[in-house]
Amino acid sequence: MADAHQLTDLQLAIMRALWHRAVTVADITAALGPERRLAPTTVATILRRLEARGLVRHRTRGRQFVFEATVPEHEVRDSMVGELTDALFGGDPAALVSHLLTEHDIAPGDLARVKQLIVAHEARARKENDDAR
Amino acid sequence: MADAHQLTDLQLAIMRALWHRAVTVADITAALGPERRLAPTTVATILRRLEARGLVRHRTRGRQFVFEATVPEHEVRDSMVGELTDALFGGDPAALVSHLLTEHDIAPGDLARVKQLIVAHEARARKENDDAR
DNA sequence: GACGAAGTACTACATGTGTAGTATTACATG
DNA sequence: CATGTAATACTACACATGTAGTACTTCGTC
Repeated sequence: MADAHQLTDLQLAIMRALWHRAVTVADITAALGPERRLAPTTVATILRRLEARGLVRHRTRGRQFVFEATVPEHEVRDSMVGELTDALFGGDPAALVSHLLTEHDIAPGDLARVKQLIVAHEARARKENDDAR
Repeated sequence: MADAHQLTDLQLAIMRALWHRAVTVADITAALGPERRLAPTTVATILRRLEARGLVRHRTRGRQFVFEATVPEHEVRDSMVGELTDALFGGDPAALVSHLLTEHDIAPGDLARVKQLIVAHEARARKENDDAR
């Protein structure tokens, strides 16, 4: 589960567009925004390659292709974060968090949010535990 | 500061060897371990390319090259984590932590460690604050 | 001083990626 | 129905990467 989805920036941008329901080549090209002005054929090429990799699928509507992602966003995130954690922190997610805290100059507000997240997470875990017994 | 160091797996493995003080091509080839059995010329090629990118430097000792990293490990980590955070979480590190908590099935022990990290971090931040005033 | 071993330099090639031009097809409209 | 236009299919090319062979150099040893 969650095989190795290693996506580049551009590939991710296109997947993101798909996750946000941009479905035709024209839609996606537009969704990439004016900064990254790519020829529609370029976008089509990437889509074809993503489809070959199984991350995207399409069907036909009239003479247009309607694309859709075959993988949910959280799965891609999960696998990419996992790979980075493996590559840089020996697979230890806590080490990654530690890095974020010490190296990354997290804003105090973010710190508070993270703490809340942890508390909430603990509560949820405890609840599931209780439910289970 | 911390420009975009985007390293692949193999490049990282070699940098890691350098950070651990493997310095000659032979050292590094050995340090990569028996799983990843690469020809010394392969390792030398990667080193040359890394040097061209400015991540590695070498001087001569006798007829051997002595390599060393020009970038510290934490900087590479920082920039790679930063890029992933940008690419997947809109640059919000707290969102990355949140992902780790909810999606990644962090072990309870790790959770405790992370909490300790946060507490320690807060204490440190508070102290610096106090010192500053 | 010749020779082998160790080491580096140069070259090569397959694959993935970013990027897009050209060819082909088919729909809508005058 | 001719034709421009929009859409996809095919082809191309430069660059990075993983991988390594071959050629050249040099040092130690017989």
